Amino acid sequence: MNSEISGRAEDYLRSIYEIVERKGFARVKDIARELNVKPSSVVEMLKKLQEMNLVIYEKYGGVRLTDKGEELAEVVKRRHETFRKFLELILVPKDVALRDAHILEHRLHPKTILQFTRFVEFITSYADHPRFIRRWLEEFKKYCEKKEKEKSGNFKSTRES
Amino acid sequence: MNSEISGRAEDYLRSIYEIVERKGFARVKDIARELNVKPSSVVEMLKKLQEMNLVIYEKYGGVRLTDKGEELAEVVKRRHETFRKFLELILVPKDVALRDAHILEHRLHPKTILQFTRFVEFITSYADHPRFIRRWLEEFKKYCEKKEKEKSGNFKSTRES
DNA sequence: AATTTTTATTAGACTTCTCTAAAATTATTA
DNA sequence: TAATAATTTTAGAGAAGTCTAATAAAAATT
Repeated sequence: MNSEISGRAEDYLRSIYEIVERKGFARVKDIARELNVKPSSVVEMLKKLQEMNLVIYEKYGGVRLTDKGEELAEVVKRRHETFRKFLELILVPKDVALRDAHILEHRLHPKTILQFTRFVEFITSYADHPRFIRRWLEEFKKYCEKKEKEKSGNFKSTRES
Repeated sequence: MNSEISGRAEDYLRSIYEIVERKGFARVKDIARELNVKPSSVVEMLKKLQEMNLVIYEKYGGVRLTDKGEELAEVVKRRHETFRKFLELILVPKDVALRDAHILEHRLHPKTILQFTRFVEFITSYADHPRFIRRWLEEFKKYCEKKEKEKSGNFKSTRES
């Protein structure tokens, strides 16, 4: 009845999708490690995902995504990539970007996601061509470097609000 | 012992801060309306916030922020503003931007928040000056308009992944 | 094949935030 | 001021996700 999927459930879906993608099948253990939870929590969630017809799994057996589950996982993954790329574009360090993309990817309005997507598209597709985008990116980088310097040379300032 | 504050608690803090700011004092009812929860939920949270020394409140009386609470609320509010501005910059409609800024503002790494902040600073402080930033914003706007047209003229396409 | 190790599952508890319904308090107004 | 209305509080329960500890099943090793 309730076709709402929780942010957490999306994490599980994406995780399963990615594990399957790179090693052919997903085990409870893998998912647990990837999401930093205990195996028992994974089993709980798998039951729920099965309820929702997003995965098929049998006790002690492997986990597969249904077509519906795979579709959804792909959407989630694309979203994730968008946010990861975006964060790297605004010069968030790679490891942090990866982590925080997970946080950004849930619960935003489709309009918002669309605009993030376009922004990233716009920048990346134009980045090697017109000078003004490249120049802009360089300018921003310089701006950040300047701020970094200010930070380290300056004791009494600049809380990271 | 645990000085971690939950995202939800931050919502309550910001809400109280803003209500006090515009009408001098906050009542349970106001907070409930602003956050779309029942008054009983507000009372629950107020108890927790008091535990953490972030608010002072007496039964059936008003709510005030402590110095610590106010400080934190201001940080949260600044963060919120940053995200709201950012979303409007990438042309998310105002109402959606307001809503989604709430979602963005929690749990991101300080580095990420810092970069968002700088990005917004960079764009807004340069926006009236150098041509290339203005040109860039205009270019992005055009890009979005083109995409909008494609969307409406096109039946079988462009799911909003 | 029997034993040990690894992995998966269940049961039950806990946390955080929420709700409803009923009771208590404060405010309004007749 | 007495009655009514609005607001706040409590008590108890529920949803979502997590955990630990015990148990079950599968896989690996001897």
